[in-house]
Amino acid sequence: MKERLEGRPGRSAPGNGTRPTIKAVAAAAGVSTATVSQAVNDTGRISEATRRRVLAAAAELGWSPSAPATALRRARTRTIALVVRRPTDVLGADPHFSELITGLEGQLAPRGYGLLLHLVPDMAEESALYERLAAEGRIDGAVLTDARADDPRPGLLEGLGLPAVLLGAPDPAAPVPGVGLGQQDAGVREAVTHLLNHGHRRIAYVAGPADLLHSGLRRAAFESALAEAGLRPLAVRHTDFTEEAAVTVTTELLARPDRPTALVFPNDSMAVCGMGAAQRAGLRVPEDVSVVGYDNLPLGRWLHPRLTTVDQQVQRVGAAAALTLLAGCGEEVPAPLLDGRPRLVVRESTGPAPAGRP
Amino acid sequence: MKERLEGRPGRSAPGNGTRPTIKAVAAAAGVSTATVSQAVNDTGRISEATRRRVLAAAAELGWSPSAPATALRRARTRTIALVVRRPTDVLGADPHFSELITGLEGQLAPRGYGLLLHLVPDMAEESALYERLAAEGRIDGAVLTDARADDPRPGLLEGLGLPAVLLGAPDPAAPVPGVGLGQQDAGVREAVTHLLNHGHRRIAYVAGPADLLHSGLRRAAFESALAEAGLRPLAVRHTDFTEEAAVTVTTELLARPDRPTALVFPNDSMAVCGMGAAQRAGLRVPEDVSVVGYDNLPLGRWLHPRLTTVDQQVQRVGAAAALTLLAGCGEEVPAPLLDGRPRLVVRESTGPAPAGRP
DNA sequence: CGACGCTGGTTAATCGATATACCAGCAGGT
DNA sequence: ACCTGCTGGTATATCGATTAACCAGCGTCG
Repeated sequence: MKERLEGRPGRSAPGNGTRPTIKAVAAAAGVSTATVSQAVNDTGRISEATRRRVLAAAAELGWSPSAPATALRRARTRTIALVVRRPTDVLGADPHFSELITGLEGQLAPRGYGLLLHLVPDMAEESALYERLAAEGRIDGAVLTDARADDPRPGLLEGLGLPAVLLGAPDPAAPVPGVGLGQQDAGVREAVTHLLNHGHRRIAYVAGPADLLHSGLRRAAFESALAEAGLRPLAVRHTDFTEEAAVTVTTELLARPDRPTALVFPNDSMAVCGMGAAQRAGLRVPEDVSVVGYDNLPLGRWLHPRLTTVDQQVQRVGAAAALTLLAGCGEEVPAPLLDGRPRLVVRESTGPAPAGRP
Repeated sequence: MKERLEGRPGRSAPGNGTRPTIKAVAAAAGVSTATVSQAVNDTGRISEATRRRVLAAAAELGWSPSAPATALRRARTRTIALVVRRPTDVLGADPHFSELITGLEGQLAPRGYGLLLHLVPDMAEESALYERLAAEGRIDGAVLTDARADDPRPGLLEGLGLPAVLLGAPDPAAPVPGVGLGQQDAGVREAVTHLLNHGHRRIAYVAGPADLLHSGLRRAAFESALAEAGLRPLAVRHTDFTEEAAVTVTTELLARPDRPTALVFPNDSMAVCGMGAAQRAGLRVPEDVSVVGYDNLPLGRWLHPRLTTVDQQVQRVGAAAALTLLAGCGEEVPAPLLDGRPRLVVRESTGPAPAGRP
């Protein structure tokens, strides 16, 4: 391939493969490397004129400080880990995480932080991964998702000296701060109230895995909301979050003699599949059975019938988590204000309870 | 908080905040740091006994080579970028990516590579991001998704000296290798054949954004498959991939006097919403109109009716992309064998064309 | 017996940026 | 004239690992 002259000779020299270093910038600006460093970091004592000259030279050469070199010297990588734990690799499609990542990125990217993503099959692997990432000095902190009842990660991360946030932790105190709950139950309570107001009395709850903290919290909220009305759940079924489980459980519940008039699901995918199972069993939604989801997927707005669901604003939770974590990394950030609590979005999949045995 | 003794004194010293370095390992094993390096990298000349002694010492101290230091010295970060381009931040829930990431991770993680994830609003930002990541030496390569008709990224990445793979590129040649297509049209062709065999003659195609390469490819496949049967599409509508657009377009198409008997969508979310729109218009699926999706989301299996869709095996594409990229980074990897082409999964949302005007 | 070559290491330079300690001017005070 | 203090920089050690160059010891062969 023939060598071709570049239009702008000095500028970022595309294609030569050799990136400029701080030395090149120092030479171009006629100063020492120390001065360049001070100019870009806005530290030390240096005249405004020199600073501008250095920055101009850096821009001209298309130079940015080498992340590995900076990380080595500063012991800071500007990288945050997000580890997603999924039991099987067949199940890879949780829209929840896309939203979370969006929220995280919105805060991380403008501050020069990157998000290192990993998938692991189970908690043991996840713990091992944090140990490795910490030992290799690859990350400055971690976002912990899917808080478990007795979660080993906060202790582990603290031991490793890494800041972390635990999503869905009820306790904003030690060892690592939590984000996003405390009011987590608000959405479920609202859903129950909504159903009660529509005359539902036989309400069943399809829950997530029992060892997930938010499963327990939401279940408790569900039961206590019912209890306040002097009722008890018709049934509570823990599942593994798969669509298949949703169908199995729904089919079973709807076949009972004391068939529930309303079903509450732990996410929208399962709710949609639950609706499918109900229709397949010859029941109409919401005339024969009401269905409530959780997550507020875009899809739910357009189904037939449109899905009533709880919008838990994962994106905001992600943003708050990022800010908390950045603060833990020593960054100057505004306090993570988590205003919106989960709230019910009423659409068409819920309606008056069918007339029948009281 | 009271200091508590750790059970195993030497092991990985949790909580002291200071990670061991290669020096500590060298001292513990009674050798020089050079020897430690050679032991863990399996390079240089060193006796088997010493190697084992060093590895034992490393394990004892819980030491792994510092990633930043290694990256600085080797000019290799063992990090791959995956940049997701989404027009708005409201839209963050594409299950497609979860699958892709699963496929990538399956190959990257075992080789010590990490996946650096970023979200950007548009192509300009995406390009700028690659330039920054390259300038900072943060990544070894990149996975380029959503290939566009005239895609600036392959040229850019080549200019930056970074290996890359372009997903959904028809041309496995320069400047960067592509993965996952060439047979991309197979799924759509199969879908069309399936519909033709069921007597459908008025088939409409809902496509993705026109500037996305795979939109064009699939559209071409759709049209050519019809042409081979002496037919022309009833309509082709490009959309922005949102659920809302699916509903709008579907509603419009079904209101036509020459109403289509079958609709083909570019992903499952849109297909599901399309079904919703059809039902809302008083039509039955598949009796009045057949619907075909694309992606094979788990959800589609359990809907009512179950969704006929194209399984494009994103996960395998991801694995192949990872292998291609790793090879470009100089890793020893098996050749990326991409056996499975997209294939149609026939379920309940498609059926015989309704009797009517021929 | 001495040069040779092999084995199994070690020494020291290096990657790119940062931070501490230091220094050259120069103005001002006495 | 001389010391002081300040401004605006520079020289250099350092972060932790890799690697080229080098070397000690030892068996071997001419």
